[in-house]
Amino acid sequence: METIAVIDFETTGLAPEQGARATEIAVALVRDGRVVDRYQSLMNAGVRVPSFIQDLTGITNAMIRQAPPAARVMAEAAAFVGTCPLVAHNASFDRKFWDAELDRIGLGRTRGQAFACSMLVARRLLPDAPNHKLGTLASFLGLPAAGRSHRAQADADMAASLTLYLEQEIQRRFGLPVVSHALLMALQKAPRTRLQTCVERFVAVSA
DNA sequence: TGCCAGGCCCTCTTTAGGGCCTT
Repeated sequence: METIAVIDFETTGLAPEQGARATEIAVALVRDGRVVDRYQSLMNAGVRVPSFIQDLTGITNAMIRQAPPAARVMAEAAAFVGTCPLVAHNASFDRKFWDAELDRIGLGRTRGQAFACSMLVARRLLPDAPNHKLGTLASFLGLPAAGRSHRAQADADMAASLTLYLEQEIQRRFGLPVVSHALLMALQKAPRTRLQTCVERFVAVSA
């Protein structure tokens, strides 16, 4: 059975190209329809956390000063994830930080697995949701409360619950016995009006 | 102190603009 790694970063800003660094990472490993293991750590990248981000996340400069070095944390996170395919909510954001932080420790060019995006899949499967923010979708779907939002573990757990819900919805809607990470990747790029065709083609090619 | 990005996706579109989503 496939294991998927759902990850979430807290950072000092929106873009590593602009100097933003990760402050916290959490990973939830999902297998057989449930979270089977977790990794979480604050990390010290030697940068100050802007006050706006401290207000948003609750992660203070004092907390970062006491955290282990970013290099050690990212090495641990990469080892924890291994070769599992990845999922994040708005994956384009987390993918940038995953690659940039690992690149700093010489592991950035080794990522072989793909990043699926729970937000892109949710936009296709749940067009009637009020919006597609992680917290809104969790409330809209009645997913279990996961703790303080905008902290990495709570958001990774929420994204994991959302991913499991989306997989179950794909199974139900298209009559599939199992939903792979590769199918999530295919669906997140499919035109919203052609999801059925996308699934049929995926099943035919995979057979 | 204040500011910053970028891919996706819709529409009053495609020779573009702007909202969404992540911190």
